Amino acid sequence: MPYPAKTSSQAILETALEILEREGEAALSMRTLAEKLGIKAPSLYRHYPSKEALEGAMVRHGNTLLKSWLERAAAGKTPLEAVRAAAQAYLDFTRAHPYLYRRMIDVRLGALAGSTGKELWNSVLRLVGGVTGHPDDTPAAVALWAFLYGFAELEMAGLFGASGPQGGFEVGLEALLSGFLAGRENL
Amino acid sequence: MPYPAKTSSQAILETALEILEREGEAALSMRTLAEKLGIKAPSLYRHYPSKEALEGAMVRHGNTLLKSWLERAAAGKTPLEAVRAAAQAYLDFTRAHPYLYRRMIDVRLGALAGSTGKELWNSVLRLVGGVTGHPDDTPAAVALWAFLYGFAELEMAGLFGASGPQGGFEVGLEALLSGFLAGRENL
DNA sequence: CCTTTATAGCTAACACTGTACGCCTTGATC
DNA sequence: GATCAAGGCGTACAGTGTTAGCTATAAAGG
Repeated sequence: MPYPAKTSSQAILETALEILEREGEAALSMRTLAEKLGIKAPSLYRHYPSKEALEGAMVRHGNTLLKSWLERAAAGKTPLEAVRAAAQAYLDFTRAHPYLYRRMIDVRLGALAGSTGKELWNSVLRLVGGVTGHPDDTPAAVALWAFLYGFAELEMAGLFGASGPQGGFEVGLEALLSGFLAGRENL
Repeated sequence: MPYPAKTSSQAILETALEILEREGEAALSMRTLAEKLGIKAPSLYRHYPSKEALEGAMVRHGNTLLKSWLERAAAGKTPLEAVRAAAQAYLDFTRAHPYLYRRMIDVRLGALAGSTGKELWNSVLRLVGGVTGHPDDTPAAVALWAFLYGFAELEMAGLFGASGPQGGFEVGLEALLSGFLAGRENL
């Protein structure tokens, strides 16, 4: 490792995340990022082959972070309560990290998420499976995931306005959960 | 109206929609758009004050189009069947116009949608209200809308992969609908 | 100890982007 | 026929991601 390296892939990633979360996606350019690191923009390309690759790393970071939020929220609870807590944690995450979250769900970057996306998905599958009975209940997990995903985005888009969602989150979540339990008897 | 106008706001909007739907959002630049119209880029600013304003017009067009899809699908059906049909129409719309749809749900452009967004929302409120009984059942409409929204985006993001959603759409939709009907007796 | 080599910085530049300014041509209006 | 405004135009600016080629340095090899 020659030349006194002023930065590293890790430091670049952290600084990029910081800019994104604090000033939004429009503020994250290769030049401003480099400046904050004390280097020039082209030097970034020694660490990431493209801006898209860097964004991929940010998405991977976000995925593992969200997964940890979900699992921490669900830990030590009954299956049903675990899903409720994880759903709330999901929403909390989107509120705490709106810009990062928006990057995470960017269609363009989905392919760059690698295994972290699958791991996040497996977390959801496990949580939902605990409620429905089968461990790989894809349809139920898809339904819950879609609802959370959509609700978060509607909220961020400001669709609810000043009056708020008016309990739409609870209504939808409970409807889905009771649908998952229909026919089976868990608690 | 002086000078033989080579184009119009309407023609610009239509051409922009055409480029967007056929070549994606990356291909829609002011210069390529102008070229396709036989004019130069700065001339576009005689008709729209900014690219964002043009995108706003595209979103408004998309909103009214989607609204018409939903209402056409629901026409002449029982309330419950109307919601099912509209939900399917929503999904069909996102598949038929993926790039336009993505622009429509862009957080940044929500404020530019004007009344068309509200009208679309009122359509959904009416449809859902027909099932739940109260005409302004915001929580129920929020829940359904969130689910549709999220499902469409997950599908576009390719999350389901080759195996597809495996019935997640039907599972979620029916769970929500029976949740809406819980306590009330309609059909 | 000296030479080689790979790394991580640099400058300069390219091809884009959206957009602002000022000019000019033209058709309609008084 | 003079006036006026609309809708073109060329030029230019600041910004973007990115590439090519150069250079300084620290580590590795003989």
